[in-house]
Amino acid sequence: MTTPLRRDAARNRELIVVAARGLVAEGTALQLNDVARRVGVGVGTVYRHFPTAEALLETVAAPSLEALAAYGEEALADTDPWRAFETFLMRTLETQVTDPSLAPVTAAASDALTRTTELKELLRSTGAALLDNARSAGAVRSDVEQGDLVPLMCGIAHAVDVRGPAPAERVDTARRYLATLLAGLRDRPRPV
Amino acid sequence: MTTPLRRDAARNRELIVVAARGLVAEGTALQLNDVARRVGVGVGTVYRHFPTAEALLETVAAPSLEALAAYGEEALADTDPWRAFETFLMRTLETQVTDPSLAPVTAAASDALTRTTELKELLRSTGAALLDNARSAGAVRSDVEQGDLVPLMCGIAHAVDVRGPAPAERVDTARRYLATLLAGLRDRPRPV
Amino acid sequence: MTTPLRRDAARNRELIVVAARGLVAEGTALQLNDVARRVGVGVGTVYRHFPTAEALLETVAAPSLEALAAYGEEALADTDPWRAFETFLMRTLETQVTDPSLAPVTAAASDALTRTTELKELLRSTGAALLDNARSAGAVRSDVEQGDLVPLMCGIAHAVDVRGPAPAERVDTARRYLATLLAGLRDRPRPV
Amino acid sequence: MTTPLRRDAARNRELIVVAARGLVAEGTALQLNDVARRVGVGVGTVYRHFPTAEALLETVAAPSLEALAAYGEEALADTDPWRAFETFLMRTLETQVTDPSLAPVTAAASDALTRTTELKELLRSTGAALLDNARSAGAVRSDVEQGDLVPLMCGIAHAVDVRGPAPAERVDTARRYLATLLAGLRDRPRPV
DNA sequence: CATGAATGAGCCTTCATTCAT
DNA sequence: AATGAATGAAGGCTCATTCAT
Repeated sequence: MTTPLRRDAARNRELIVVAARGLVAEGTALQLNDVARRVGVGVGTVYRHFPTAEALLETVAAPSLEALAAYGEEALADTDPWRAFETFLMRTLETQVTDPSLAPVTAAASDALTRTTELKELLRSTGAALLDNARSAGAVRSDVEQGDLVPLMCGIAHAVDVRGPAPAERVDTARRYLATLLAGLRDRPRPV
Repeated sequence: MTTPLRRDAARNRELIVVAARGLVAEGTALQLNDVARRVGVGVGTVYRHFPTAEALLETVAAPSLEALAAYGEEALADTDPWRAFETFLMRTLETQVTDPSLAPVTAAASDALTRTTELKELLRSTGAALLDNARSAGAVRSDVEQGDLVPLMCGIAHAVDVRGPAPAERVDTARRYLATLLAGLRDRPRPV
Repeated sequence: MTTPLRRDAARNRELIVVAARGLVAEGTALQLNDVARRVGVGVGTVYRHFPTAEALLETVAAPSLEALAAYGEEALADTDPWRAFETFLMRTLETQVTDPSLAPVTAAASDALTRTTELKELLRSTGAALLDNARSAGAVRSDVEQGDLVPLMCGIAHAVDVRGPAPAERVDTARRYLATLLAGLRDRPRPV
Repeated sequence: MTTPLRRDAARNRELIVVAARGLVAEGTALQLNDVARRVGVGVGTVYRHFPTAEALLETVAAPSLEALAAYGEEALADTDPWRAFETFLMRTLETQVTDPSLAPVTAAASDALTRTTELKELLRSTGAALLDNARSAGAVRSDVEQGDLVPLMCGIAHAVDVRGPAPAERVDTARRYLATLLAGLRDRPRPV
């Protein structure tokens, strides 16, 4: 389909992605000129590979998205619907809280790369299916819908960001928040 | 301490805040030049009243913060600790989801105005007290701490943003999300 | 209507126009950065006064257009319709061949300044009226229409450009070409 | 002299010229990268065949120039000097108004290809001869010189461009303009 | 011969902030 | 106090040309 890249071009491309990941990790907004300087290539080279900053960012985020999608497959095969649901969300959240390129890509309304759109849609529908399964098994409150999953995950990730630095505790914090939310999702008669 | 403003200066100040509120509502990042043009005054005037965009933004957000603080007082007087806690959070969230100036101010690590810092601290401690009361009354899971309240509220507000447009449903969505979280916060024996 | 400019601003504006005129005269395409450097002001200053290169170019061309418009009034008052027509075209052409900012502005399909549009329209209709008068007086071939006047003037000006450098002879050359064209416009029985 | 091209190279060359003609027809300024993409070859290939955009453009224009040159031979053989002159100019103009590669090549002061220079010179001298013949036959005003022919043709072509779109009418418009100019060129006593 | 990735100067434009008026 | 013109660094992007593969 696509012509395989020349060796050197492929190397540059990879260097660019790596540099971009570094910049994102530093909290810098992606600037193609920065990336170029960082890698030591001309701006044009960066633009050739990634026509926009969004395209680059999505490329940076891609591995995480792919990994989540793969994990989604596994989760769908799990025989315990609640556990499947729970661990999938947990995995999603851990990734989002760990890979800073994910949040903006997930929250974006439109995508630069079609693969991104595919993956986002895949994750959305996987989550939806897992939610449905859990619900059918009678374990989920009825007032959370499929469309709420992504927002809620983004919300928790954001809560972790607001909570403050301490990168070491980010995953723990995320787990606590998710645990609380999931406890709230479990369907039980409201105590009077 | 502060000399009272000349009548016209006071009026300008107020117009500036109003215009800023309008711009924030439109989703525009606050630009002091924009504000000036909108009001019909020179940029210099805006800078005189508000040395930075943050100062202006915090001024825009102030009424909401004050209102919440006032409500916090009431809540502390409530005899039902869980209800007090619940309604305080609900109020906070409704405000945050309704007044777009609030999110950035709340999430900011440092403030431009000392009054902002005071108010944020006040709200934080009010929340903390309400949480403690609810906990003492035996109604709250132990793994949520005082320092989690603000992040969680910001998180839910962000979830509502990600959820998408439809301004009309923002409050409803926020309520649903908070209800779920609160359900998870209530301390109950985990069903086996 | 428009607030009169501050003295220094007005001076800058004028300097900018002068520099632009110089650049146009040198055959350089107008670049706002160039202009700024030339004048010794920041780019922003140029952009403040002229949002686009077109706006600046039209401002450079304006005096010539205004002068032509004024001359058009005189021509309309002339009692000899053919002479009026002839001298108006001649004046137009002399200007166009002398002021290098004119050609691009005249040929442009759309304008940046409304004043430019007004002036162009004025000149067009003046030319049209003079043509009609000459025709009514029985002196003009019928196969040249109102809409042909501007193109023909641009055409002759371009012919002068193609003819080559020698700025000194530009007006003479233009006169010769126009004279020939006008000779062709005079209505006479075609010799068999 | 020149080694004949390898079959595939020759084919590439031809494809490049065709693509370039297409781009010129679309009004795009010739960009060698565009051409390459269009043809599906590397830029390097285009550069190998045509060191500059001018060289390519002149190659695109060549057939028209050759055709005009050929027609010039015919015209020189015509027994009616005025008709010869008239039809030659008409033919030139039709071509220029029809083939968009011609105008820039004709108007250029210097050429990239020696063949272009030869052809332009040939056309110039053919025109000059036809003008002289017509003049000798007593039919042409004295104030138009040999060196004016090319500029005037370019001028009329430009007038047609300024006149506006409507590709269908370009030739008609050009004919009208040339007819008027020629009428003016015919030598006759100026009516008093 | 062909390829097309890489280059990087250079143009465009915005905007936060200052300061002369 | 108010004004708003000026600043100019900074970022965005294009494109003609070269040269390693």
